[in-house]
Amino acid sequence: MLTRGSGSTKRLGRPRIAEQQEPTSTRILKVAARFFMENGFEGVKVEEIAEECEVTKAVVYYYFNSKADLFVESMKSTMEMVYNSTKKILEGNGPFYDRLLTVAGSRLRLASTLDMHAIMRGTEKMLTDIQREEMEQAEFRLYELLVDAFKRAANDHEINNIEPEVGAWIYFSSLNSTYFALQHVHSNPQVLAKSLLDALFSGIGQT
Amino acid sequence: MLTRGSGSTKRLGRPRIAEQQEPTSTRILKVAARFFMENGFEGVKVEEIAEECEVTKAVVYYYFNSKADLFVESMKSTMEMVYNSTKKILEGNGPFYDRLLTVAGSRLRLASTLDMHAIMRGTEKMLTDIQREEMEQAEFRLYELLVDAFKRAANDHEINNIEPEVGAWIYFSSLNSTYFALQHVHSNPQVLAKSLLDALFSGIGQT
Amino acid sequence: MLTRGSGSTKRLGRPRIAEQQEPTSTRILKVAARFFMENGFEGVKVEEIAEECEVTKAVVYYYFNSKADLFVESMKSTMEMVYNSTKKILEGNGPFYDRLLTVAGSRLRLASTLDMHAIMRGTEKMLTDIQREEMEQAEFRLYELLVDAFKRAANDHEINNIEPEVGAWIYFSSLNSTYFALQHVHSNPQVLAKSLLDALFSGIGQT
Amino acid sequence: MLTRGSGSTKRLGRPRIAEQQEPTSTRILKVAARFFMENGFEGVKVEEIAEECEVTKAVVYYYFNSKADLFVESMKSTMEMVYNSTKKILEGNGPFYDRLLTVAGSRLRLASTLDMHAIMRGTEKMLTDIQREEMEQAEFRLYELLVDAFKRAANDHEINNIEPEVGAWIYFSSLNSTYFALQHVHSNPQVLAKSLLDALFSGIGQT
DNA sequence: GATGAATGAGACTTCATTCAT
DNA sequence: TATGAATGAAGTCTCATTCAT
Repeated sequence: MLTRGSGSTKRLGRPRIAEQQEPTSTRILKVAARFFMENGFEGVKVEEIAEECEVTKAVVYYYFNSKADLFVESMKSTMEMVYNSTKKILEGNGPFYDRLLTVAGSRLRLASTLDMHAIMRGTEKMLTDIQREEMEQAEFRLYELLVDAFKRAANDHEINNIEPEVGAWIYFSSLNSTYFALQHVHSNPQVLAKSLLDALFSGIGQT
Repeated sequence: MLTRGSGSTKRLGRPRIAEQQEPTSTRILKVAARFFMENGFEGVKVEEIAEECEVTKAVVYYYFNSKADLFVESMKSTMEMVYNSTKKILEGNGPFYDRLLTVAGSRLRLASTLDMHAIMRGTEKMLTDIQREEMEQAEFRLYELLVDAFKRAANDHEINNIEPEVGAWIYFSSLNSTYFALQHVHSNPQVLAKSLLDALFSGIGQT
Repeated sequence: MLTRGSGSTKRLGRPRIAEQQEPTSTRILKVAARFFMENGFEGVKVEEIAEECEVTKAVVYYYFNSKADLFVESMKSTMEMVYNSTKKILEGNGPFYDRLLTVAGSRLRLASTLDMHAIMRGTEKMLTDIQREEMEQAEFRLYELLVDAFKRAANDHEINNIEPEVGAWIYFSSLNSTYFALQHVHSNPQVLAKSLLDALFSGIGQT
Repeated sequence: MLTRGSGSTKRLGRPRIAEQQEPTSTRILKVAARFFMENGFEGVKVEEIAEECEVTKAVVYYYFNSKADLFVESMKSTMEMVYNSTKKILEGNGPFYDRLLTVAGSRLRLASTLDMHAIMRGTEKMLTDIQREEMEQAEFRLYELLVDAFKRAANDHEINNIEPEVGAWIYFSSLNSTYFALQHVHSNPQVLAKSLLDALFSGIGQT
């Protein structure tokens, strides 16, 4: 086996092929998340995931008990990542407007929805109640993060005293229709994010 | 109540007409639309649709060439209906706010998404390019209706000069996440619709 | 109803539409025979036959009890016709060569096989033993007609004393591969028939 | 004897290898060819082939994309084999008569037709144009082999100067009506083959 | 005579899942 | 770890057949 340098110190620059390979299970998880977000649970075949990872189906089952498991794990870990990065941004400094803009920008770059209800279409019979609950919970936590941020912003008089749940919902659902907006509103994510924020902040009513 | 097959000896052929009011094909179309909107293409079995219509699978195929066809037809006719009713409301008199409120109210009462991109998840291989195009077109026409309404409202100084495409998008996508909002924001459609409109008109920014 | 001239005397020239229509059952029989000969039992749908006759499937079942019945009837009547016309020709005067040539010419113009074994492929479970027997019998009678003619010709010293069964078989099977021969040997039926007869009579061996 | 599932608890997955000699895919190919030649495309169910191979339907689809594919593959490989063995015999030494006799003998022992046009009855809608073309081509190549042999034999003065295409056709079509001839002419393949050759060489005409 | 609407059995095909190696 | 070969359940679709009108 080709090991060079036995320590944990990573070389700078592009890693060699051997080193850059993440563990198979991680690769599967990432590919699965991407596929599931794009095509929903029923729209993805285990074989497709395996192929994209350049392994066989059986390998997927070596690491995950079932397609449902893989689905739940992959979506949970994705939501976790998004949750963490969103949280970090929202807790940062700077005007609320800017922070929402940053969040929007990074979400729009994903170019695939995180709408759990859409992703989970048709999983009623495949997932246990607990699994479904967990996934909806993951989505809800993300939403709550926004609600909290809106509340704090209102407290700090950064935004007016609109219902924070409603503000968060509108913002949240807009970010979930990324695909449509990039196609029909503005194809540039940055421009789109800015337009969204401006409209959201100024409102559409005559003053 | 209409119970079928009281024994195991169901005769073939056309049953006595009974009190059937609606043509079977219409019934199938409606049931299919409801199911597809709730569970997506892959999440619905033809047999389920047939069962709900109290006919056999073969009847569905008597009226529609394939599941894909039924899918397209049912969604197109649903979009058509929504389009017409939305158009009627938007072209009515009264303040723009009120008209948007009415549209929102009726859409929220549907309690299922019209988000084509979400509904069509995983249909890439089942639908022809033309079919996909048609369905996306149907969604786009609905969106354009809103954009036009926003433009006219701006012309009439009913709303400020925000980008109409952006305003329509935000409004549009909020209406498509009905399910989430009714569960987590306000369970009453009327209240929810009003909250949405208020937030949209006043904006969240400090004035 | 449009009846003109009540007797049975038929007018000369092209009959009027109404008059020229043969009874529906006859039309069905003819179309069925043509389709079955071209595509075999399983390769033909009752619906196709009905369509070609410009009636509905149910009409076919009004006249015939089942697809198998229609198959048997149509093939039997076709074989009957071919049998009769072949018999007439073979019993005529003139040299044996000429009579075989005439038979060959008329068969080649059919441009579809009468090979019962081929046509009946896959009917084991659909036809009763009696039905199958009848059909094979029909083919065999046609073959016997040839054998008899060969025997008589040998008696009359019109042909040499080859085994008549073998001569009939070769002639018979050549006529059944019409399709192939017209495509690859000679596209003109008359020429093809003559070539066949010449080869058959002279033989290929050096004398 | 290899009995499967002694109870109702058949385990999933790959069974212990046992004494399987031939690869499963080869076995399927052979069985399929036999069945298709005997019953035509529509007359054979995938399940039957699987059963005869003592595997499940799914295994057949593991090796072949569709029934049509299996059909084409199996027939092509059969034609290939027949082509090769025929070619070998025809290119051998000895009198032309003897070589044709050997070919006839081996073909008659197959006891099932190779008449592509007959086998392909009713496959118009199931096969692509290319697939149909390939199969007809396979038949044509076999025919050409005969034509060439007839031509060479004529050159070598082994046969008279009859049209080689016609001679090949007659010989070819006789070999394709094996089933009929064994039943009605001579039940012994060797005898039948000899009769065919004799009639073919001497011709039926008076000299 | 003729038809439209319906049925049921069965065919083809897909796919998650398993297991010997 | 990894895989190729296999399974069974289920889903889509077809088609001969029936029957009230």
